[in-house]
Amino acid sequence: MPLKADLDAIDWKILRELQGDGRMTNVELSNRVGISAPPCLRRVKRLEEAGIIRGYRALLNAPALGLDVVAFCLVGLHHQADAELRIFAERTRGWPIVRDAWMVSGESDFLLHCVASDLGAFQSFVIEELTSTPNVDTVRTALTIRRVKDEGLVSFAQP
Amino acid sequence: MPLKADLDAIDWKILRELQGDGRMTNVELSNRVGISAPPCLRRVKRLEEAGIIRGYRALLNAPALGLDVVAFCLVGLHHQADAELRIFAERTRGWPIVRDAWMVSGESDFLLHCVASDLGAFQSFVIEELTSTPNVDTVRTALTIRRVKDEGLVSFAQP
DNA sequence: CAAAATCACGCAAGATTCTTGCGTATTACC
DNA sequence: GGTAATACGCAAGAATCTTGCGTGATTTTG
Repeated sequence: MPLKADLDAIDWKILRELQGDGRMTNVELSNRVGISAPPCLRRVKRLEEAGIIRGYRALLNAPALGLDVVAFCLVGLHHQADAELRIFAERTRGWPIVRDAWMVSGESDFLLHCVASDLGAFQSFVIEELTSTPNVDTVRTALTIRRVKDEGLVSFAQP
Repeated sequence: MPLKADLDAIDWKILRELQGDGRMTNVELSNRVGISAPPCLRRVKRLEEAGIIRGYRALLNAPALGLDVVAFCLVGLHHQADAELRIFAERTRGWPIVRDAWMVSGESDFLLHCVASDLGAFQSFVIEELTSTPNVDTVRTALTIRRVKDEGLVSFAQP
């Protein structure tokens, strides 16, 4: 799996288009990027096999699904030895409220992106689960008010 | 667009499957959720039209694209009047380094999810753009070390 | 309680798309 | 200048999408 593959302008267009609409048909995609369907499909396959396209995901509407609370938690641990970090990382995978999690450097050690059906559920998670987890030192939470920007990974960088 | 639509078990399965692989063919999806292709497609269309499925997106591999720095910025403003919040929100949309942004409540006012090709680019952004933006008071950054969890919105809640 | 209405399913068929093989043109490299 | 490698586009068969229609189950209504 070659990293930093050499992508040409058409590859970047493909990435941008599929980021905007990951279910676009290959013929539509090929029209937009200006080549015919077969080579376009071959390029997409190659991008997938190279791991540049990691996958495709439907984007869901949280409030419409009854998930009214989106929040972030900044978690600081007492001990940051590798083993401790791994243990906490593994814990995050077991919490369904946590949807994404990042190990970070700075004032905190982890950033958790959380979704819950209501404030009570989120508070219960923070108090009963998170802060009572061994080795957790500090938890700072930020409730989201609204999403201000939501784009994919690329919309700009093109060689 | 009905919110909190009444979804049955099959709808939830569809959402989970499309979150795992948004490009799955409809016949494959219909097999997985246990109904035939036509009603399955009708359900997907309905979920899309109801706004429950907001769209589809290809997930890209940041390091493979030469984007080696992923970081979060917690931004506090001096003034949080509605107009000021809108102005800053609009700014975030103009910064290509910022990929997602949330307005939050708590110690900060905005959380920015940033991607840059290298540390220098990110630092330039923070120093030359972000902290020098009018009304910006505090900026705390957290560089990500690695992603520990990356799932969609739902994997659990089902009625 | 029964009749009607509504809803969602599955089958089938035409339209579209996917997918592969193949020939050709462009580019890179001796 | 010749050769190899690469990527394109065309064409055809396979797969999928998409729509209309009939049937059965559940709900609503009289």
